[in-house]
Order: sequence, then C-alpha cells, then structure tokens
Amino acid sequence: MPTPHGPGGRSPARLQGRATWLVSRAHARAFGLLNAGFEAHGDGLRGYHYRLLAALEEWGPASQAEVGRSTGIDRSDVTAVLTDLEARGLVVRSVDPANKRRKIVTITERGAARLLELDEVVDGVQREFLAPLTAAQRRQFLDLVALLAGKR
Amino acid sequence: MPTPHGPGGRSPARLQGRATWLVSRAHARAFGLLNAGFEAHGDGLRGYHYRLLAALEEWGPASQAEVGRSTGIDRSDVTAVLTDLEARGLVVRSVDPANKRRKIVTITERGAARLLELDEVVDGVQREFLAPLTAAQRRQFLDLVALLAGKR
DNA sequence: CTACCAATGTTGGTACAGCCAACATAACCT
DNA sequence: AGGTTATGTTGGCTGTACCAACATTGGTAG
Repeated sequence: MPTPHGPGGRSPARLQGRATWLVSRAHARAFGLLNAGFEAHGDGLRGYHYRLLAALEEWGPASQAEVGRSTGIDRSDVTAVLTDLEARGLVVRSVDPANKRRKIVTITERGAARLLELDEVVDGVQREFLAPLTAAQRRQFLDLVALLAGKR
Repeated sequence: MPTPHGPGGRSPARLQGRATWLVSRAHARAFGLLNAGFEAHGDGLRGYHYRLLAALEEWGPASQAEVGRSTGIDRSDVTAVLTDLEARGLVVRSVDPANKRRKIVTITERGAARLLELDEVVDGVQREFLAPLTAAQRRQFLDLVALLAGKR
C-alpha cells in the first residue's frame, strides 16, 4: 500500500523547498506505485526485469554489455536478472559466433507478451502518478524533468 | 564494431517518455550529487542523518515517533540513525518524565552547527542539480514536482 | 481495578537499486 | 608475441525503505 506515513507527516521547511527532496519524495511515490503494480500482477518481476525486456524489444537482440549500457544497469546486475528472465523463458542467450566472449540476448515471444502485460501495469501507474497534474502541467513537467534527468 | 546503436539515444522510447522513469533518473542524479557532497564534507553522515537533524532543528525537541512521522522515516530506522547521531554528540535523548516510554530527542549546539555545514553542501547540490533549468523553469518545476511528491 | 488495546522504542530481518572489485576468457592492437 | 581492452560472471557492499515481533508503558472500557 502507498504512503504509509499517516496524516500530519509534514517535512521541515528546510527540506520542503529543496528540489532534491521533492524529487526524492516523488520518486518514492512513483516507486511505491510501481511496486504495488508489479506485486499485484503476481510474478517476482521488478524494475530491472522490465527495463531489460523493454530495451530488448525496442532495439532487438544485443549483447549483455550493450543492454546494460543502454539501460544504465550494471553488467553484474544484467547477468543476474537475465539469468532469471531466461529461466522464465522470456529471453534467450546465445554466444555470438563472431565474438565468443559476447552473449547475444533475444526476447522471446513469451517475453514480448509479458512485456505487453507489464506495459499496461506501468501505464496505469503513470496515470495514477500524474493524476495531480492537468494535461498541460504534465507536458510541462515531462519536459523539465527530462532536462534534470540528464541524458548522459 | 557494429551497433553503437545511436549517438545519445540511450533509454528505450518505452521508458523515455514515462514520468516514473524520468523521475527515477532525476532522483538517481540528485542522489549521486548528494552522496558526493556528503562523502566530501560530512563524515559518514547520510540523508537520514540530515533529515533528522533538519526536523529537530526546525520543530524543536520531539519524541522519536514524532520525528519519524514528520520525516517519513520508519521508527526502526530512526532508532538506528539517532543512536549514531547521539554517539557523535549531535543530539541528546532523554526519557520523557511524563510518559516513560517516549524519548525526547533534542539537537545539540554541535548538531545545529553541523546542520549548518550540511546545509551548505545541500544548497550547493541544489544549484548543481538545477543547473540545466532557467530560473523560471526552476520555479515551475518546483511547483509541479511538489504536487507529484504528494503533500498529505 | 482489571483487562484489553494502542503507542513507543528496539532488535533483527527483507527487498530493491546501484555500484565496485576481481577474475577468466576472448578480442584487439601494435 | 605481449600488452591492453571488452565481456560475462561471481561475490560483495551501501543506502533507502519496509515489516514483524517484542517489552514497556499509557490509556480506556468493562
């Protein structure tokens, strides 16, 4: 359930006006909503799973290192999550014949189907998360936060 | 080498347009800046320490449960961090004589001084974090993200 | 007054995101 | 050939955020 801090949970003015604090709270709220969505949807899939599936579906097969760089997930974490995804049959790994140290990761049909389901969950969360804003405000916010997110 | 897939296009479009993703990235950036600041200037103090000190300075002495509620930090975490802060001489805990199960926490002079130092670090991080935005955009962003952070 | 219930502080544990060090293997580059 | 870089993997660590259980204390209903 979201927002376990009950009523009266104010923040010190010192924090309240600070961007990093507000972003942190907004992130916590979004994170909670996503967690609730993923949990309600059953399987133990988490943010990392979704990110990797999305990247694979979006750009097609790629090596683990590439997928890691494109999602901002560390190589070691990519390995672990991919092992899980492979065990679930959502992804296939095969050694690149042209470069035997690389493993080409491909999303399976089941993986793509699962991704579509997760998409709905994530979209629902977006609506819930952005509910406090009007349509115009949402556009504004997305533009601004994109600048702050930084592209790297 | 094949597939340096695109110049900057890092995140899948699926994620890139989503508020929760962008907020997550912005949060990661802010968190990294804060960590760097704390590591450079606050020996071993982290976000929880700062939050508690700020709350205590802002609202004066309070019980641990109250401070926890006001900062959104769990009771158990409050206990641990407060033990650390007390060991550093930045706060004092004393049993409430009118209610012996409560412990009144008070910030010390040293704690207040430390808080001022941390304030500067945090302020510097704010400037760095908001650097991509103009002054007008910063005001806009703060308003919008405050709505998304959830006031309750 | 007693019995129950609520709040508090504490201990100990989990989950997730993120990061890093070390290693073996493989490819690349003089 | 030798040195460097890239890759996948293992294992570990931190910080934020929760949760469960417990003893102590307060408050309240009977």
